Amino acid sequence: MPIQKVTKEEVINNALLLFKKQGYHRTSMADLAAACGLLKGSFYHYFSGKDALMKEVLDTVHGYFSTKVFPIAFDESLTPRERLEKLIAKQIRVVSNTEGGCLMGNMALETALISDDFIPQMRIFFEEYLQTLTHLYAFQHSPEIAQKLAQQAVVEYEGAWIMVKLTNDYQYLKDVLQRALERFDK
Amino acid sequence: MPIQKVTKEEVINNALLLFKKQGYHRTSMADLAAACGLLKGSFYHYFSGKDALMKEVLDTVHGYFSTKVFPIAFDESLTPRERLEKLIAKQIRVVSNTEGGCLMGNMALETALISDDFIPQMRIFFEEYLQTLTHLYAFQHSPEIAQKLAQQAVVEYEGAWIMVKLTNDYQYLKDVLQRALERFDK
DNA sequence: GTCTATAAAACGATAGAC
DNA sequence: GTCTATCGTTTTATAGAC
Repeated sequence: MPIQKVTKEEVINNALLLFKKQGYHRTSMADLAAACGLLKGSFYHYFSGKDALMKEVLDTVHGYFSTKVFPIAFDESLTPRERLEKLIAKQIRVVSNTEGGCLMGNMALETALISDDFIPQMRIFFEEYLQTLTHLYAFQHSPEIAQKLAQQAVVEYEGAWIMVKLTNDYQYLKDVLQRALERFDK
Repeated sequence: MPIQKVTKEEVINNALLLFKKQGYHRTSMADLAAACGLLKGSFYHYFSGKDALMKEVLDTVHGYFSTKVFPIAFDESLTPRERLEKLIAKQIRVVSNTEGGCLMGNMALETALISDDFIPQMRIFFEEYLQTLTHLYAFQHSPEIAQKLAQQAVVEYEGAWIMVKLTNDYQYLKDVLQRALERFDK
């Protein structure tokens, strides 16, 4: 076996960083390959194309949230309110850890109207996210109100990233967390 | 004297539609020219380049809001609450009138981290927007609370567009308007 | 020799600019 | 329309591990 410079997981991780920061259309295969120390042609040993790579990146993000973030909502060692705080705080921390904000939101805004390729994955992600928050808010509110509060939290979170990107002021995200908690207690 | 087929204003308007729907990097000069019925080359008679065109588009959007939307907040024939409702409703109606949502938000998310070219214009737009909403909320709240409520309204509005693009469900925007009004009365 | 990760080169298409 | 550069992609070649 020849020497492997990067694993597929590393490629996906590097691609995630670039796609988050630069967006999908602005990021070239050469950019992605260079971030991995490869030439762009070599990239096609791992992926059939740019769109297939993005789909694997989206799957990776989804998988992380499904295993590391959303389950917080069902951790019975915590109160529902503690779970809500831990869940949103963790999401903000994880997503803030690298540049570019929320890949799912970025991609939705960049591609939803010009390509169907990524819509199913993005829709499923946000559906699960909304269901998770609705489950928590339902401890203190009716199902209908809980759903609206979940939608409000997601909408605020995604919008806050736009303002953070523009102003470099992370206070927008801190306020989102605080308000999401205040609305839990009503 | 050659016949001028399209005015500069028409070019800017057509570019606005395309940029809103397809984004900046995905929209080519050929796309823009075709939408105006021009040859690519003719485009550089109007604009020195793609970035200069976008700057004029952003100026046009800013100009529209400065003259047609933001002044609603200072219309003394209406109550402050009526102004708030009219302002947000008008913005939603105007922006929803064509595909693609809010150009300022789209551009902030797409370009803020990879180019300084458009940041000043976008920052000024959102600053004026926040000041306008703060002015209205200040009728019923302290200046500090009013500012936070304004930020919340903007963040919700921009985030709602992400969900609308993804789900085609405009209810997200209607809820933004309703909540912005509820928070006025506290 | 066989397999495979990478390099290298080149494809057609399209980008922005003139 | 024409330019040059670069896009995403494909193909061929090389090099090292079995």
